[in-house]
Amino acid sequence: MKQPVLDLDQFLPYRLSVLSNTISGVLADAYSNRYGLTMPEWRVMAILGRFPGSYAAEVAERGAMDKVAVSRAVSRLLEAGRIRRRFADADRRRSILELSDEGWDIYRKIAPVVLSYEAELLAGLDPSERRQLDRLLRRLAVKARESAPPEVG
Amino acid sequence: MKQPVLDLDQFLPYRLSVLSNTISGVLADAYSNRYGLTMPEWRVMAILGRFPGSYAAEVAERGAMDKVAVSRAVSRLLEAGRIRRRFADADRRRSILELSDEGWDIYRKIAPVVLSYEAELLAGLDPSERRQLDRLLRRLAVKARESAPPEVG
DNA sequence: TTGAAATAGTTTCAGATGTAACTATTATAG
DNA sequence: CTATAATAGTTACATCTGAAACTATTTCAA
Repeated sequence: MKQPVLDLDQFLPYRLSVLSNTISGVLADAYSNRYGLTMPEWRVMAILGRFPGSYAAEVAERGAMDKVAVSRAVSRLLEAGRIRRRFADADRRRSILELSDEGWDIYRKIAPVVLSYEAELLAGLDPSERRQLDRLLRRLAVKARESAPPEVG
Repeated sequence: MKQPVLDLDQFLPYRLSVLSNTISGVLADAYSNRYGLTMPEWRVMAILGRFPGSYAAEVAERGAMDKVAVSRAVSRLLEAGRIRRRFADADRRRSILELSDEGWDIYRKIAPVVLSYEAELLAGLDPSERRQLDRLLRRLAVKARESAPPEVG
């Protein structure tokens, strides 16, 4: 049995990991330096900017975060006065979340910056390449979700 | 000034992050359940499997890891007897690293598994799509590296 | 030479993170 | 009804991680 070669530079999971870390690091600088936001905190804000009034479990779902991360991010955002919380009348366990005025100010500052960084990343790609990228990432995401964890002998 | 819409589901950095985390999670199961390896440890092993005799700084460079992560991974791998270390004659600060026999055994078990998982991810793509994916990721990686951190007002 | 600067790697400390246990509230089976 | 299970969110604990300080060694400039 010939051993197949594992070359990290060519290995898709590694390449995606490095690429994603690079991009996330650049973005994290943008919101952490200026506002002291962690990535989960900014992610919660981004979701509430798009879907105001979500409750915590929805935020977790939409942001692919686990509920503990959401809970911690929410605590800090509340302390900092960047979001507001009220409890649902119908179910007092659920907390309905929304950006405060100050939260909206920050959101409106950061959102265009991260979008323009994304635009810069995509600047070299023409429309058909962008569609192709979108399609490929979508297909990989489906595969990744449905693939069973490999078994090691 | 109309606010552009930030929709996480469509936002490239977010999509890459979720995809990469999903894939890394699946792979981490493979080597952590069976061998108690963390991702940095496995990454060090993967690099030493490909480039035996690398020293720590080279491992960090090739694996896009920082030197602290490499140092810690190396300590644990040494304790577990999975790698060997000797110090370079020419420069006694440098540690030359290589897999031990036991390390090689583990490497030869895990490498085919992660490669077959990668193959599964790519299974739906024909050769031209794979080339396109490769090309797009490469271009994004270049852009990501050279893009200055965005400034937030 | 020899002292300052650079380099390789380690340690420390403080903050981040995931898992599991926990509290409070609501839904449901009998 | 009421006891049990399920659900929303929080807390505790142990581990992980990154930045900065530190040690040891080597390089370089005077």
